Amino acid sequence: MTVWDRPEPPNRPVPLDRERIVAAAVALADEGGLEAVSLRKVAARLNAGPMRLYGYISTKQELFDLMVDEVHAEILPEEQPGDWREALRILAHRTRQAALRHEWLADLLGGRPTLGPNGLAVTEARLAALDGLADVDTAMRAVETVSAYSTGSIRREIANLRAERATGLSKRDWQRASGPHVTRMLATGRFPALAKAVYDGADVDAETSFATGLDWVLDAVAAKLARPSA
Amino acid sequence: MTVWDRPEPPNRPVPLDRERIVAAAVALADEGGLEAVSLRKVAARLNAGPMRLYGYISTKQELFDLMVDEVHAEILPEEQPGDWREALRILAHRTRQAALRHEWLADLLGGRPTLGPNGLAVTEARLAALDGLADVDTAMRAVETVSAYSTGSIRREIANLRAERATGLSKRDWQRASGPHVTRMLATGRFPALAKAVYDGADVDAETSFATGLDWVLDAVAAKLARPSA
DNA sequence: CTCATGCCGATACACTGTATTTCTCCAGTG
DNA sequence: CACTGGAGAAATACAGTGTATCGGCATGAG
Repeated sequence: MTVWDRPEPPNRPVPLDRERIVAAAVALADEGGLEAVSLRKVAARLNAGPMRLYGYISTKQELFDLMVDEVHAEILPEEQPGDWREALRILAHRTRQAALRHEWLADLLGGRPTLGPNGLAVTEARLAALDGLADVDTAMRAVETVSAYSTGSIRREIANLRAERATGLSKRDWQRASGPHVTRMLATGRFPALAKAVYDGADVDAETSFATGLDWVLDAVAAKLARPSA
Repeated sequence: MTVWDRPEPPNRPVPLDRERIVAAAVALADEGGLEAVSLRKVAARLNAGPMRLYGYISTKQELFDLMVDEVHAEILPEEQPGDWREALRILAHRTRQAALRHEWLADLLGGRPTLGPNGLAVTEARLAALDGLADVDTAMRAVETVSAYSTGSIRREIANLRAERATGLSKRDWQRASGPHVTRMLATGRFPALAKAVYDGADVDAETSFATGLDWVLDAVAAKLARPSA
């Protein structure tokens, strides 16, 4: 009996696990944004049928949750510096950098509570930075405030980045000359303060803008740490 | 020739405009969240075919943009108080209240630049509050920082609210006892600071949490206004 | 009255998330 | 070794999506 008489052995299904699934989804999102992530495409990338994924997740939202947690692993620094301020600053900047690597993160940031292991670890790191420097309530408020600023700022940065990319113009040029709508609106005179800001304001790059606002918020936290109950 | 011999006059198509379209979309979103908004359903609510909408918008994203701008009209207060701090505080709180009325706003906040007339008016109001109190760059930074905090904080609040609603539990109970996953994670001892915060922390209501963080950020702004270039 | 034009609705398409049904292979059992 | 459950993967199915295209009809101008 020759080889050709025998049928090929059946293709055993590719072994799967959440790690592989999430990696495929992240890759797709990195390439084409969140909307490029469909269960069919994720499965296809793994040589599996779409329905197989439902053994590992029970809804597409859960896949997104896993993706977010996966990226949070990149955010955690190897070691924490002793200085609370430096620790919080680094965590915020690493979050921003992660969002620049994975722009879709901006769409998900703050959208759901982050309860995955890595997400919890990041929260832990934030809280740990303030350990012993304030009562728990103050620490909680500080962490929430810094986090809120970070996600809000990152979302705006990515939103602007996409807008600029869509028009192919730099932020300044876009506002000043080529954004016909904005120009027309400013010309109405109904937005004097805004017009002044657009025309007279220096255009700072996004990173320093993020850093400056962050420093302000950290200043506020520092002030509260000095007087724990305020 | 009797009435019955004559056919009914053809139903003239319902007159449409963006206002009506946006109102229908907002109503749909208020009832069932953003995902309940489909062009077909919006059109159906207006007794029109889905394709009619493309005369007024050219993409679904644009409909979302219009919805966001519509809500920004609710955010603008009738009159601005003289105090810059009160003005910024009120704007932030009104944004939050709008998001509580229209929870879907949280999904959109910060997602795209707000270039509609009402969105620009809100930005104008924020900038105007600081007019004369700082150079344009400082004012810009201040407005951006406060806005970033607001959107980040609002998003988190709505996210938590939905999570609580999904489990039917209060935030405290959810974290403490019934969130088996969180409880188990905290029990591992890998998140000591977080565990302490969850177990020893007072649970403040969302509004005061928002207000407190906002005050901190405003404190930081106040400090920079004192010394314009810092 | 006729004709052209613009707009509206119907149809079509490619795709989505997910429920359900069908099939195929393997582990146990007699 | 033959057979039979049962598990788990695959195929199919369904209701819905955003949007491109097409066909016809009502209304304006001449």
